[in-house]
Amino acid sequence: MGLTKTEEFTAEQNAIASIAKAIGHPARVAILEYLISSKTCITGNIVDQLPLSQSTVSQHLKELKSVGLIKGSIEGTSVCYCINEEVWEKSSNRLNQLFNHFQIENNCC
Amino acid sequence: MGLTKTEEFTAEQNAIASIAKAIGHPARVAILEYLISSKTCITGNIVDQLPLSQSTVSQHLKELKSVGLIKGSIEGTSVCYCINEEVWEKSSNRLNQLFNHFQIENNCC
DNA sequence: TTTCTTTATCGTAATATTGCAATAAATAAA
DNA sequence: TTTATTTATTGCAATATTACGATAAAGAAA
Repeated sequence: MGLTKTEEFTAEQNAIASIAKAIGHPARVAILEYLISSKTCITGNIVDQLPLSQSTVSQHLKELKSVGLIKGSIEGTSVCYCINEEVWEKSSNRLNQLFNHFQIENNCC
Repeated sequence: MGLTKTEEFTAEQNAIASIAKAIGHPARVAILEYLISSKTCITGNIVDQLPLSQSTVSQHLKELKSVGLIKGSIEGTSVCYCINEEVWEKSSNRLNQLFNHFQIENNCC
């Protein structure tokens, strides 16, 4: 075991979960906040900002990229990562839909 | 290792991450959706809705409860779980703050 | 070419998560 | 009291995640 039963849930449920999971680590939250607030996006700068080793940061970047929240473009020897606008907005909408669906009047207890 | 360096990040970053982490599993998304849409909230009904064993569902409920997204009240032999309004709204705001902070104009690439 | 800089990947270790069956605990019903 | 019913907990196995050092890969600079 230790294996999520993905097939048993809807595509939408899995999509929401995978976005949330990607955001579910403080280092990745910090990376996203950094990319949002800074004009530059060179990996080296991100590594300098975080209390983690270069290889660990690279791994976190890979995870954020794999769910599409960020995208990277090669610039010479370095790589520039930034927010992937389309996925960012879609993710925001998906989470909002979950959160906004709740109505206090309908809460059962 | 395998241990997140929590102390190295801000309280806000950790808070956002732990909420997201709790939502980061399709079964927990399904539980939340069920609690939002249904008028009843008895654990047994939740178990019936999910393709997982009773003990596994109980564990997922525990996780959602531990971050405060849901709360449970005992009703005889059964337990009634529902959305915790205050935490729900605060969590929504926290995630919105992250998502809304991004401005396309400022994206670096 | 050689060396430096930058990022990705590999290997490894430790911890966490997912899932289930079995069982405990606690109230309700017979 | 005895038996159901309902949920939580324990114990276990399998997989995933986190983190780091070492190293590879690839372009830039000397």
